[in-house]
Amino acid sequence: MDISLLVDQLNDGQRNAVAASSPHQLVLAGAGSGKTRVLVHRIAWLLEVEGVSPFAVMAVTFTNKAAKEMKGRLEELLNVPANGMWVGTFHGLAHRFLKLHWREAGLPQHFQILDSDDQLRLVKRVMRENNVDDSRYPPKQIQWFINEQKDEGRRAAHVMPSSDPFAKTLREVYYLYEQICQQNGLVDFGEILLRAHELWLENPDLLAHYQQRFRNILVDEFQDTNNIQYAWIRLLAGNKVSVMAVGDDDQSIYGWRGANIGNIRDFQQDFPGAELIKLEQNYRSTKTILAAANAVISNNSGRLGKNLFTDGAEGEPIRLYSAFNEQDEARYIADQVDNWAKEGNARADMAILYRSNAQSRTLEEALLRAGIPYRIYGGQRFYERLEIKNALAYLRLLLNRDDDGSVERVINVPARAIGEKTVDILRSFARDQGCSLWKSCELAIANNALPKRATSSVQSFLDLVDEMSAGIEELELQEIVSHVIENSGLIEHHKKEKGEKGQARVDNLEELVNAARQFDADEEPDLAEEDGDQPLSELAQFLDRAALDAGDGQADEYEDAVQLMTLHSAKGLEFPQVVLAGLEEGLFPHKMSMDEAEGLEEERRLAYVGITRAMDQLIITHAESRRLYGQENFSTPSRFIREIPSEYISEVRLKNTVSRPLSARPKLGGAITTGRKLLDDSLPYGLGQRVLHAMFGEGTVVQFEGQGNGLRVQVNFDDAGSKWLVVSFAKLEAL
DNA sequence: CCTTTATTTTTTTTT
DNA sequence: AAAATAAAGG
Repeated sequence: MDISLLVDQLNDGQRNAVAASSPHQLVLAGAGSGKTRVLVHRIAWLLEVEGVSPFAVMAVTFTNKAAKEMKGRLEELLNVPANGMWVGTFHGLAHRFLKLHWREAGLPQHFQILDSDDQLRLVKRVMRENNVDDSRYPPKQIQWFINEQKDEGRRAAHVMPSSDPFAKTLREVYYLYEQICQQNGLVDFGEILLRAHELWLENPDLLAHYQQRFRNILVDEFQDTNNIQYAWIRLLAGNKVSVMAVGDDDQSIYGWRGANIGNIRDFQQDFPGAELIKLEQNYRSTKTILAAANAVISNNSGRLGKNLFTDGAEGEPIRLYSAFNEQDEARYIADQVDNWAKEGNARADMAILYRSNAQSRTLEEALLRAGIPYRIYGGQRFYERLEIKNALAYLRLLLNRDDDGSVERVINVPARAIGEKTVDILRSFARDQGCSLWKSCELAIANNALPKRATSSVQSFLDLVDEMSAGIEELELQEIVSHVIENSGLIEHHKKEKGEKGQARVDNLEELVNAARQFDADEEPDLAEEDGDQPLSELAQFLDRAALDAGDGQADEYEDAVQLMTLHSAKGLEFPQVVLAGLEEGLFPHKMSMDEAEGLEEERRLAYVGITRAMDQLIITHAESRRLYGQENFSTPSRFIREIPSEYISEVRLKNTVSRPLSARPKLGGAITTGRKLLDDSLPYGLGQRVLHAMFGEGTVVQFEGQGNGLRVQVNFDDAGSKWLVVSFAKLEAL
């Protein structure tokens, strides 16, 4: 390959990174500065110029999307398949190591991956079996706690013992959960990383082997690494492997998942000789868009400091539309998509981004009404759907009857008269005998431990699974899947469901057959062989991937459709035209994060990510009233709008065809003379109204929620900070 | 034991 | 408002 091809069209910073000869590199890459390009070219450089073997390079990304993109671009550049290369997500790669070295990791060869739904179920089960009150200890919170600990690399034994009964329970449940997982060979997302880390720690020879093997490690989205991920990389790198970390502190948006921006700061200390390279030229957005993004992010403190600039055009001003409610907002956005397509653009070049998945429904409805094709990423994931998980559970049972989770899941789906009571008996039987649920079914029948009716039901379940598994070795993967969804009765079961829901589920099941057909086992390098184990069956590999992959690359990828997604999943992508919807205080920045400075700054980085997705045109919308959780809420425009200098914004005038009800217009600063609903409830305060509270002193009303006796207002007190108050209790005095 | 109906809870972002 | 859960009815 011609070396000039690799570096010719790069700017100085990019070239420095691609051709770096320093021991390690920390690349601070601003949004749109050609980060992926640098990574891909760097790998090509290593292979083609430095003669590094493709198997001595490891590239880690965060999302499957990013990994896929990187593989694709590598193949394009190098003209060779990137299959066997170590390119993948942290979870994907760690899983690969665990599969290879399951013995050293202390796992059964066919360990199961739990997704968060499975994990929650298991937590609930552990709590039930140990009589932990789930009203005092919400299972979700315990799950959250466990994941938090794992992200920090702590096992239950490492959690500081505490005299606080609450903390004590958390620790105990974590411990019990750990035990169950170990006994049954279950591994959750956090465990994958934690185990992979321990794999290095406890097997120095193995670690040495890999440190020898790998010459270069590249980490994408470095600002989003959590402590366990960083520790894992550091361990693997040792003092032999060269590491290139690429990231942008302004785009760190996964703090809630344990991501630690501090890792960027520590990198230069932890990797001596690390060269700092900044990529500050943006090739993506217009001057206007970039200026807006810079203005917003400049409100954050403690940034590493970067100065993004562009040689691009000035571009159109940012359009701002104030809708009176979320319906109006959605309608406006649908119109915009329509116009965009009518101007001859591809709809796929336009994206609608929002803060929370719940917002997608209204948008979807409006697009549907307007007959505009759309594609939603995220939200309910394909492989997490109920019907799909049921089908997967049957498939798992074909391979392993002792998979208790799967037995529990489908023993009575479709309904075959095995109720909670019967399952309880089976469970206690299994516990007494120390065997799996499947075996306890057999034993219970043999010993006549069940009522007559239940016996025949359980027998028919056992027979069904046995029948389905007969002769599957002869079948292709998709034939097995289709065989199972037909014969398990799942199709019939969901067809009976009323409404469109049933049909949608049947469609999804059929889509699963499709996914199986497209599943290319060659893409998953066969790991077992290296270790002399039985190679994994195609089905086993398919099931493993279902757990790690969201499966959002499925349906209608080829239709020209607008892209809908959350801001989080938009990271790393770019679109000529971008709509940021729902920029309202309380929604974005989200209510849950806006009371603390740290949370608010992360929200702001999220806004920065959103703005910088746009190449040519950015549209921002907000609604003055929005139905959320069944209640009408009024809110003020997001502070992030105000942080954009007004010279970059042009407010869209309302079309006079849309008659907006006067009733829904609370005005900033005025006493409340608006809002019929509010008047009826005789609300004495308006947005911006100064009020006096007996305890907290003076403050300003900034937001409403609810109505009647449940009406609450958010008041920013001059001294006491921001509080939500229930109007009927708070005795606020208007000033 | 299954299905229907009433009640309660949940409302951020994801590998 | 929708989903999950609990309780009642068949």
